[in-house]
Amino acid sequence: MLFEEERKRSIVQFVEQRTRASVQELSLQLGVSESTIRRDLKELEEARLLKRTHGGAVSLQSVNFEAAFPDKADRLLDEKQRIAAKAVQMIQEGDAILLDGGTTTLQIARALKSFSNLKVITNSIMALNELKDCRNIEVSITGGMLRPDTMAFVGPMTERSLEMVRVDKAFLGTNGLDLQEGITTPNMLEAATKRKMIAVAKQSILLADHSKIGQVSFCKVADLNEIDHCILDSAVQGSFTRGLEAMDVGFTIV
Amino acid sequence: MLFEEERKRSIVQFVEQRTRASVQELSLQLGVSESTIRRDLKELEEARLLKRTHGGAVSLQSVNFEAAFPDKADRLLDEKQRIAAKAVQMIQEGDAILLDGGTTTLQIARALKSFSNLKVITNSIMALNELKDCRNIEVSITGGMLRPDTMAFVGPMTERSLEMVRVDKAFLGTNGLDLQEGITTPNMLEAATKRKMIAVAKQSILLADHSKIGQVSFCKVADLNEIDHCILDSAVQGSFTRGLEAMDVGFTIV
DNA sequence: TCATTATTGATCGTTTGTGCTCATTTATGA
DNA sequence: TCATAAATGAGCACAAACGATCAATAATGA
Repeated sequence: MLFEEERKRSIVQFVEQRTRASVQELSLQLGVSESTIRRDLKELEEARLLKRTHGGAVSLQSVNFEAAFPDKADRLLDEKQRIAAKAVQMIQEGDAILLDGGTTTLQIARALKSFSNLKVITNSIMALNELKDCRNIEVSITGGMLRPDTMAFVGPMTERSLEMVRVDKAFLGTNGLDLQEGITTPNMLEAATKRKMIAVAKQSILLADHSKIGQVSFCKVADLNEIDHCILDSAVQGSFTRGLEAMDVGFTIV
Repeated sequence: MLFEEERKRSIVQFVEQRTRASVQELSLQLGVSESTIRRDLKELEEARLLKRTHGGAVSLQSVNFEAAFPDKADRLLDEKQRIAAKAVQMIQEGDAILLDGGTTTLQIARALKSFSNLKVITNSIMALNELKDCRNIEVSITGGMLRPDTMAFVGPMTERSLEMVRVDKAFLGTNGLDLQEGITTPNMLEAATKRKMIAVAKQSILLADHSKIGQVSFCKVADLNEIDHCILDSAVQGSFTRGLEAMDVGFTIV
């Protein structure tokens, strides 16, 4: 008969090895009752050594690759949705708006379907995908070269497309946001595209969760005072908001 | 029998791999009822791991614009593939080519992957979808408004994008092809886009299966003599080819 | 030895997952 | 446009799995 600790270790080993195990299997294998196995599994799950399922358990390793998938793995999804919700409040019926690529702006696209009269221009193929079935929203997309990681179009053709339009509001995402260095992104073409977006919008609204603040990326898009409004989540530092106030940049915290 | 977790992961994997899956397929593959698959799909959609459709699900990892109708439904697929194969023969390494929307030009995109140095510009999101993973092909897309039935971009923004480029060869599809009326399509914006394509290409190549010949649609794109070459299938009438000869338009029958 | 505590196994009411049916909705083709 | 077929979702029933509880057993210390 094994001691409790030994048994638990065996369970983890068994699950790791076969990536999965049922309660029955384990009960039989280790010569203890199913109740005991369930108790063990419960504790092992709390100790994050495996993941329980109905009927047994699976190894964490197999679960982890789920993190490779978009959105669900996005720990800041909740913040992004709140930011997007606030952004949507700023939109009025009849507006022409510009949606940048990125996951935060994608949340805006998702929330846009209830409008009945809207023109949307975007360089994000994900946003297009969300909106293409909406009869009451006129969706245009900029051309350009596809950046596979962001699923957004960038480059000279994108800028040329943007030159054709004037919009009421542009909603921009970013990688870095810093009081001194302003708005930065890792890609040169992307930076140029964002710059052009700011240029063709009457009002530029920057969306950023707290993970972006203080970050500085390779390419500068613009200084913070070129932006009309920022929407930030509540985890932002007071020093940053004071800086924004000093620069006279409007902001909303959600 | 798989646990619920494992099954869901399998579904996501399956959908990711094949970009789409039907409820039936999944039910059969995983050995559970269609009800269960539907329940799973519902939850997976809520978790944003895939997108449900009527009859199944599609991956949202990438650009998943489903074809207006599947290949199988295309009764002239064989002709179109032969026409596309001939078109590909006309392309040389290093060329910059322009691909129009439509199912025939889509077949060209599929056959293009073997080239190692090519620039492709297209207004077809289906073509983009085909080519986006090819490292050795630089793909750009024109902007514009999406026409849902052809999954191609049209409109002023498309034309503006096209103005930026000069290509060696443009491959155009059409709805109607007539000796007197020339090339015609049912949509005004589409016609304008095609005209612009002809304008920016050194050489314009028209692709048409025999079902298009003699058809006259609402909007004129161009006269036949503005085209440099036609690729037709073997079911074309002799009277038509004699007409082409008389107009001094080159053509190939496949 | 006895009392105490921890661990285990058995019981049982509850929850969960699954498949089936059927009315409703949705696509598709005439 | 309407008719038809397919797909869907809600509801129900059944079985498996679960968790709470309690009794039995084993380990521990006085």
